[in-house]
Amino acid sequence: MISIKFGDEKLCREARLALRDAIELLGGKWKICILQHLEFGTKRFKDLQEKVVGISPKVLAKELLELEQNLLITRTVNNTRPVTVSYSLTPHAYEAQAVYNALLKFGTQQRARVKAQLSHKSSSAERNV
Amino acid sequence: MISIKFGDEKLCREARLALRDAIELLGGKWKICILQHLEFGTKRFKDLQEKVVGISPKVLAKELLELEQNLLITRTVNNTRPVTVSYSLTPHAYEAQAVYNALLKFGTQQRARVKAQLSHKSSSAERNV
DNA sequence: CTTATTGCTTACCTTTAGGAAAGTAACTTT
DNA sequence: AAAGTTACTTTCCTAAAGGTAAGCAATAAG
Repeated sequence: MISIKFGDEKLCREARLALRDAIELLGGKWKICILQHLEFGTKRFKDLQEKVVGISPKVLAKELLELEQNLLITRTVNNTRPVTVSYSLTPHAYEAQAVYNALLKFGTQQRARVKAQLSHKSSSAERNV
Repeated sequence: MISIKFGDEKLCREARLALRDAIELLGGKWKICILQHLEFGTKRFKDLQEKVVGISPKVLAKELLELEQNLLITRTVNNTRPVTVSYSLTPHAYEAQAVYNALLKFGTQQRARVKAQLSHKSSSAERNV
């Protein structure tokens, strides 16, 4: 088990701040999802609105702005008949890839576990009828 | 760059659900922080309240309950004069370790980047005076 | 002139997260 | 009997996240 040590049980200040920053930036319902979709290549606003199922234009615009301000994506206005805007990942965004992978792995294990627990519970509930 | 493939740009349903579950369970202001503190060993409610700076007993109780229900921690009532309650990680919790590490790494890089950007901006702002 | 498309913005509202402060239950110490 | 400790719970409140619906600007096609 590899574990990062911070002296005597004390998370140093920088580490705590870094952790909070990361959670704030990538947390919430949509961020990781948006980044993941952009990983397949540049996407227009409309594309994202369709791919990221359930997101509203308002929220999408907000999330994209935050990601742009944090240098994870680039916004480009294209010279097309109805204006289109493209969003693509910056190299920095690929650093978030590890977070995505870890979350996906953890989430998958977690789902399997909870599913197993539920089926166990329902079978013991049957016995209680 | 290792990237998990989901066929033709389509996140399969299970993967999307797993991702959401993980974000819901580990997201928010306190969860990762609490797990990290428990990694140094069993802690009582009071200990956690002191170590996790700024958390209120109400929120701590809520977070601990959620973690327990998701099988990441164990709650034990001790036979002490004023009752004490111990919380410790289950083996499953160690699977969240990778998420923590990835977040910490990402957050650290992110902070460095944003810091650099700010100092650049302020120097160009000086030129605009 | 009307309608469509793209990329938003605005206004309004509901839900959720989380903070502050006080209280409670069980037990011990003084 | 009063006060302290631990582990909460309860109530009240605010701020932020997020949803719904509509509107708007620019342009083009019918």
